[in-house]
Amino acid sequence: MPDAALHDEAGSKRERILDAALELFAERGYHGTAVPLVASAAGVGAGTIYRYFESKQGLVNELFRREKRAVTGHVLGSFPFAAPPRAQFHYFFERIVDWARTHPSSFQFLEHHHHQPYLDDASRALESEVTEYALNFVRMLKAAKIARDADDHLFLVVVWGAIVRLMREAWSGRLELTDTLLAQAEDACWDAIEAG
Amino acid sequence: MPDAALHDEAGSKRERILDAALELFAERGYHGTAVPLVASAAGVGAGTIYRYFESKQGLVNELFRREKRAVTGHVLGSFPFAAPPRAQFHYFFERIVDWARTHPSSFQFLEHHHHQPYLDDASRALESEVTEYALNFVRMLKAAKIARDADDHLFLVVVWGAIVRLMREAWSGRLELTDTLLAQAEDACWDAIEAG
DNA sequence: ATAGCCGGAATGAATGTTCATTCCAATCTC
DNA sequence: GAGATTGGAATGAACATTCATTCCGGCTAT
Repeated sequence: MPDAALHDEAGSKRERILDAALELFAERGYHGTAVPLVASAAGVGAGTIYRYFESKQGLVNELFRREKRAVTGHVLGSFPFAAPPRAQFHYFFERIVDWARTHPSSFQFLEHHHHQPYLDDASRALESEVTEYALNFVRMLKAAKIARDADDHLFLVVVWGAIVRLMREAWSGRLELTDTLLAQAEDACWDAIEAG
Repeated sequence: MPDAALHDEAGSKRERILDAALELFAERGYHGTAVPLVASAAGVGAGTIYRYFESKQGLVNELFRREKRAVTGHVLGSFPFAAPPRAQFHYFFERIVDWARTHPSSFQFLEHHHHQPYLDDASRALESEVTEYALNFVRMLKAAKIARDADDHLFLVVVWGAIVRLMREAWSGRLELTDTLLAQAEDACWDAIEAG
């Protein structure tokens, strides 16, 4: 009796639904994706989705949190908190870009659903929590007089805006992410941060 | 004989539909906005929309082009092509931010619908045309050795990404757009462009 | 001048479709 | 065989679009 396999299947059915939803929500958006479409992409019946998730909104929120935790883990999991600031920034940039390249749907999904009205309190709280990490990094840079004297949020806006746009252009084929280009992008972002 | 008034009314009805669609599409997205909702917001019957526009998709495309032309006119209408590069950049930044602040729905709508699959060839062509202006500016900066040596598109990615994000944060109340902050943002963007 | 007609613009109820969600007979699992 | 799980048909709400009808300003006939 494949007992382990059994539990795997049960677990994997839930995962399969989340995986299919990730692809579809990333590509077509929340309102543009029908639940039965998610079901058939996941290879399950439409009703099965409602055994694992309360509603379409519940599904998108659980997915949001799964993906947010995954990126965060990827970046912070082995973050070199003791390294020099520029090296820390390099690590951050590299890890984020690495995630976006290896998990494009996840990146696009998170970006697309950022602060949407159907996200619930738990999802919003998770978003704030992650932002707080970035703000602490900025505060450290400012305290060390490395970053220019500007609003804390400005740095996030500039760097995150650039990264997101970079990925979108790359993903749509309008830009090729060579190592050279990525190094240039990282430098440009750092120079936007650094004190004049 | 209120001949002029008659034509005004007819013209303004079409405009009212576009105006209502702009607000709703900007706020709720394309798939999240029902046509009858646009109709009632415009104060017309649902059927009337189909007198002026072929379909929901036709409406969103005509709106996209109207708004794209409007921003472009706002920025390029009196652009100081003869000014020094940094002054040109300042003008560009100021005008874009001014548009985003005075026409938030327009800015948000354009950003939200950027490269969406329901945009038609005419809308896409207009998008490319506008991008070409920006690329020419970048090429000039590079030829003059003012901009760092990097992919042309990188500059658009960084600057435009930052501006879009800035506006989104401001619009959602997470950031206040003071003159100081905007000046800091402009400087940060310029430093991301400028040769090291 | 005015009653009555005309044609295009406007309407919103009706239509057929698609959606999120529910339900239950069939199928698993132990 | 009891209990849980499943797929997918069924359901009702909401959607984009259509169309038979109404409305209204100007024109004609008298």
